[in-house]
Amino acid sequence: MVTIRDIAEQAGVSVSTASRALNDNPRISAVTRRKIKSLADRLGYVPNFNAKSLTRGESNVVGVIFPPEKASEQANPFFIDAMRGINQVLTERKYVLSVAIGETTQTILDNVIAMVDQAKVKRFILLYSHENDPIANYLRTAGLRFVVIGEPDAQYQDDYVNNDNVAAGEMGTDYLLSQLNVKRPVFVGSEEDWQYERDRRAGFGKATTAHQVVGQYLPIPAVEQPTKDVRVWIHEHPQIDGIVASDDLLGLAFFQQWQLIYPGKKLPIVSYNRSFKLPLPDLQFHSITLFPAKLGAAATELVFKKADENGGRHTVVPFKML
Amino acid sequence: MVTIRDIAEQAGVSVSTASRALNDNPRISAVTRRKIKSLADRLGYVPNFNAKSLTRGESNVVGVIFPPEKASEQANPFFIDAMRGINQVLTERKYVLSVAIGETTQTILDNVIAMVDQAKVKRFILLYSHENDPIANYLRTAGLRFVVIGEPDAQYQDDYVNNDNVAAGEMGTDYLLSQLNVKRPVFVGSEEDWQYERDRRAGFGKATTAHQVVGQYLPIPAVEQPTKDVRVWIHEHPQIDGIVASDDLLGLAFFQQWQLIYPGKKLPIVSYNRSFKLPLPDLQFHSITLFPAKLGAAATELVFKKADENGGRHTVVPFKML
DNA sequence: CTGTTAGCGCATTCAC
DNA sequence: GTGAATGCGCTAACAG
Repeated sequence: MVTIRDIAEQAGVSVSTASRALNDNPRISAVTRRKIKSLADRLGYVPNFNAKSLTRGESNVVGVIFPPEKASEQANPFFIDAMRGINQVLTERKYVLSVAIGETTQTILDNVIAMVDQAKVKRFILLYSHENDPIANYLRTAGLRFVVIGEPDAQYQDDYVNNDNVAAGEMGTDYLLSQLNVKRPVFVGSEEDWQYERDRRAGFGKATTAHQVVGQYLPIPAVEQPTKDVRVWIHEHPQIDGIVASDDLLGLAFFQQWQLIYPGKKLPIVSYNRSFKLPLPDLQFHSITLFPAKLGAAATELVFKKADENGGRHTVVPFKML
Repeated sequence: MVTIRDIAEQAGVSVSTASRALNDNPRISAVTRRKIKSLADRLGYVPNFNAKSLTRGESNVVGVIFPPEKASEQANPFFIDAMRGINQVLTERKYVLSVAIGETTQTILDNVIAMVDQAKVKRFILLYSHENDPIANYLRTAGLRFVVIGEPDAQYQDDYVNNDNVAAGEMGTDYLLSQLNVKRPVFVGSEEDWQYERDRRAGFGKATTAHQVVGQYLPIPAVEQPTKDVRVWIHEHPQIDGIVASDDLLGLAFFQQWQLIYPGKKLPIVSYNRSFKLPLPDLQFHSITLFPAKLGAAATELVFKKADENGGRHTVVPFKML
């Protein structure tokens, strides 16, 4: 293994000079810097992260925090794609991605604390946000740098990245109304009514108003086992001729029920996927992708920016109809 | 921050004694060990991983390697659940989970090499296996400890964990035939024909033979856009009265097509999910879970066992019909 | 069973 | 602009 010492000797300079040169310290002349750097990669030098972290008191690691869950509730590749985007940026910066994941908030919190105390991790990306989340609270009070992906807790000024979900809702609905000639749309959401759903629904409202049509709203209780209520609702609303679903799975769940009641009837659907492929019936589905990988990449860029006095910095990632 | 030095001083012993006691070195008397340990956590001592890794030449990290993919092709929470299982074991052992993920094999390989060279990671879990995978090759030749989740490359003796897919295939099929009174089953697989699919299909074959019924086999090209072929096949096989699908998504894809051709007709389905929930129509779906979290946990246990001379050690994780 | 000593590889004071 | 010296926190010879 070639150390900084080796390259110092071969270059005929001291270790400290080598160190400075490799770290782009301005006190080193451009000439020697170049010389040392080229020598370094000629020798195949790679810095030892552990030594570096030990002296710097901070490791080359960004912690990625998953939401607490016993098992995956949804078939949701959002996180994987986000990790891909995150890691792409991290690799450029010679950083490594570590994850904190577990069944309960407490488990994850312990995990995060271990990263901070033992591994000296100072930067985190939160893949979710809950109101009054103990983990976010910990990060805040510990003065650690972190970025939220999604809608952040409104009572704090955390940095975050997300999509403009109002615009996405409006755009999808508009497509349905103006291109697919829908007159009686329904917005299908989950019963959780997450912030992003509310936003998309707000966009839905704007579009329906603009087109002067009446929009319905239906929250679906459990995706995997829609209740009778949904069927009753469908029976009572035979005039529905298009769906905007806050999520692909919800759209599919609704459509399954609809199909049973009105077999063969067409029903165009716009939904917001998190970029995955499902075996969807024919071409009735129109998905809007929110580019999870881009969200991840943007969050990572942001987490490397120094914390701002005011906080609450925000990157908006575009969406696109597929 | 309290260091090992602090606890050594307060305990009135040398630093090395403290270090040994904390690391359960047998050369330390039980008395002083206990004394030092209790003092340590009374003072809230946490070891500095970076210092530890620097001296040991190995870091407290297990690298988890994802398959190369541009974007998630499937709505597959398998990986997330596996990570949960992995991290649970890692946390107990005071280890941290780092991931290597990217679009191409080369990117990921670079990622892995960086982990090895810069961060001194020595243990890995491969979340997939391809024949002649450059990453597995690298790990092998570099003499690193790794465990494969799934069916390993047959030409090597790598350690691995997986399910008994033949038994799972047989059990699911048997359920269909004996409990649901199916007489003309079809096995639906992907066109890739992965090893785990072949195994489940072999189990399907065993069960159909045992029940003296004729089993069909249909590979489906692309889940998200089944071709005409599938419809033609369905038209030509009206007698089919039950499905075993190698995967939930495939089952759903087939069923969507079937439904269009024979609306209202019942068609019981047994499929192997990787434990996620989809909006499935009614109760016709019978899922067999393969416990991805258990696979992850078992792989992690195995990766901490010293490499065996012969290699090829193997943990079998049970499955269960939900 | 325990203490002394010497690094691990690197960054960073402080000198020059 | 560069070098010498010191130490980050911990483990591991080598002694006793």
